[in-house]
Amino acid sequence: MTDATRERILDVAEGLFAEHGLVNTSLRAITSLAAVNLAAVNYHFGSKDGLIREVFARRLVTLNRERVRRLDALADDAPVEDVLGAFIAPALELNTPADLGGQRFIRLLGRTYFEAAPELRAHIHGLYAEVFERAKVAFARALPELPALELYWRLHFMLGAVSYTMAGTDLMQIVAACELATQADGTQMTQRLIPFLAAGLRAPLPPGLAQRPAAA
Amino acid sequence: MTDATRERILDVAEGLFAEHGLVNTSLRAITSLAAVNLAAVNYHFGSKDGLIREVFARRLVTLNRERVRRLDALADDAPVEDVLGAFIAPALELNTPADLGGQRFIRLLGRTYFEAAPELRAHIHGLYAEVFERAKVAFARALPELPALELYWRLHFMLGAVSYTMAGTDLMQIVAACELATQADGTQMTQRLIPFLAAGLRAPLPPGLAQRPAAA
DNA sequence: GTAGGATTCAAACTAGCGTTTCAGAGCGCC
DNA sequence: GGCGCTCTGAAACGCTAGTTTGAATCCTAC
Repeated sequence: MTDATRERILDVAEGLFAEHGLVNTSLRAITSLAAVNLAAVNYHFGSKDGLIREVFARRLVTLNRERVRRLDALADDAPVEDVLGAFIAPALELNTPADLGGQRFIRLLGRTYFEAAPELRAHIHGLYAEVFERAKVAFARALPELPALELYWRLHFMLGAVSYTMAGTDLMQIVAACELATQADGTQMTQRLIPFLAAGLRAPLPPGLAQRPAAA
Repeated sequence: MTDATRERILDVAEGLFAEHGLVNTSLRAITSLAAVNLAAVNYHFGSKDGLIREVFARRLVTLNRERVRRLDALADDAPVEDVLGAFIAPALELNTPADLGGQRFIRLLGRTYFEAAPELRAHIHGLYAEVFERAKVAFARALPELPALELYWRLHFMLGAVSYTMAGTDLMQIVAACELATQADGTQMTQRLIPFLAAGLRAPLPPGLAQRPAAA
């Protein structure tokens, strides 16, 4: 048997973490909602940090494996749109009404980019290292005319837009008088993000800055 | 006398909040670093929440007044770049080596977009309402061909990129093998952000989505 | 059927948090 | 000088957090 208690704790924790944040979610809230004993967390995961790491690892490993697969499948002359798709789509497509768990996890992932404790950050970084390495190469190949420094910053901006979208933090609700925010699902979001980001990545170089030439 | 204790608490709190987040910063850490008594916070600000609100209000009021000023000064046919400049520059330009306080505040501001407790969120929203109202109008005027729904999402993406940049969360440090991240100052950041975001906002419409026509 | 490891349980422990209390120090003013 | 007010100080309160404990229970293997 696959230890129902473990799974129930992970599911509930994922949801509460996504909704209230990591530090604002107590083990007592998790265990009482999961209808398990308080001590079960420390028994199965060692500590709260252990639980958090497991919540991330459980989904992130398969998610990033899929990203690497799609990045590796790209043609040598793939346009930026395709590189963006390989990087973004696997994450956002978890956000479907069908998969409530995946939906919550995406929110959690977006939030954690920012909330992040120093050591948890390191753990997640480890899970991301391979994906980023491949993505960096793919973007550089798709944007050969862009100086390295400029590429660095533009990928930075891209990550911001993606993370923010995943976090679902609707600061925008003030802006939108109407109720436009019908929480579009992941594939719609991807279809909107890619043209926006591709255009940004391909934008003309900023005029004012002295461009350091790419390493000879 | 301008109450040195109050100011010292605000300065130290701003720095610690920016570095460790709101919930992970205790009043004891603040007061001991500021070399004031623990009770001083509750005396001067009523509560920790009161302190947090004051930390934000102190800088945000003047910052957003400046944004409104610049937005109002725009010509009717101002290009997106200028609208972006009016919205982004006042914030990022606080991030100069000269003003350490402003620099920390910008990081704090970026983080808080995400960390945000429900009620604090409301307070900050209140401080932002006017700026967003003006910005929304200005962007709509600069991008007349964009459907309302599409504009909504693109402004959402824009906010993500800006917030992430302000937060200084360098998930990217994995990507950049070299030490490119020489923490460019605010004006450089603005010069890089504007071409990227302007191109994104002006991007062709996503093909797959059935565009809801703008309200007749 | 029973021994023994794996799991659950209620309860307590320690630590840190925000907050409160109340005594007293500093100081201007009639 | 003494009243009144603002502010500071040390200590404690109540609460919640993560963690630990040791007995009770379940379940499998012989």
